[in-house]
Amino acid sequence: MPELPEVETVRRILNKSIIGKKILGIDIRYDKIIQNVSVEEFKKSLINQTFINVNRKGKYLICELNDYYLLVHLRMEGKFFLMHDEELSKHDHIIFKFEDSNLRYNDTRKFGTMHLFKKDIDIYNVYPLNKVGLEPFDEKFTKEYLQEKFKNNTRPIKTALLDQEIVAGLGNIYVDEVLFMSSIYPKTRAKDVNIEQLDKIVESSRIVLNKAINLGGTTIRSFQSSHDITGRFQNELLVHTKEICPNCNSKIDKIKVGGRGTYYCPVCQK
DNA sequence: AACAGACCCTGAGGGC
DNA sequence: TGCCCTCAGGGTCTGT
Repeated sequence: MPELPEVETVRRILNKSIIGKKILGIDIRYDKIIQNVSVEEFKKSLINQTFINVNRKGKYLICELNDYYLLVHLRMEGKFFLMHDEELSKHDHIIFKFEDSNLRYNDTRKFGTMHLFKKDIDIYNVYPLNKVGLEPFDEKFTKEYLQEKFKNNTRPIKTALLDQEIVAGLGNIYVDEVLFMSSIYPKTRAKDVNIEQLDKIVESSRIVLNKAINLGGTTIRSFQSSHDITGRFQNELLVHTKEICPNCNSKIDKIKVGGRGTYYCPVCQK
């Protein structure tokens, strides 16, 4: 499940492998991935466009081409593979054909999305990127920022931290890790989290995400001409999917918060 | 306005 | 062996 570190890993790999490649043809085998334009317009626009750069905001990949931006959200299981003549998988939904290879968007659960925009608009000011809040690495992401956002927020802190309009890039796994490192009970109302704890959230978010990026994400099969890249961060998880607390050896509890499976230590996280 | 729940979709895993 | 059921999950949409 791609979160910010996984998306960043995919971004870096894409930047090494598809820059300068020109799209000569596109096959679309599942239409619903394409969001804001018709399938015909999507194809017509992107043919003969060359990939110039791949950027990222939160969990969105921003592919820059000559005249367009292509936004990709991988959601749960979206992946890219750079391939040659290999047989297509039933989960390859969109194929960008280059002269000597092809880039396949593969997505088992079909939750991923693509948006296409002409370059003459400010994509950061239109949907969906205008709904993406600060990343934990942003210098404006501070305890004061969270205090302002949470002051009237009665939702559980876990749910509030998963809100991409407030914090961009944290998903279910990393929020559990952040709350564990900050010693905060996931169901605490966001407005009741004190300023010292908010400071810990800011600090922990940066530590967890940086570490995960450096290890190539959690477990992502994403890329590179049929080779899988397996992130190593899953070996570093402290609480998510764990049974015993690494701090106090208590049994880790699994509960539901806002409909999401949530792991926490009932002794360390009050 | 703010929040809860349904929904999208498939494969994995449990029960029988 | 195989069928049926339930569940997971990010983000959006709908309903309260």
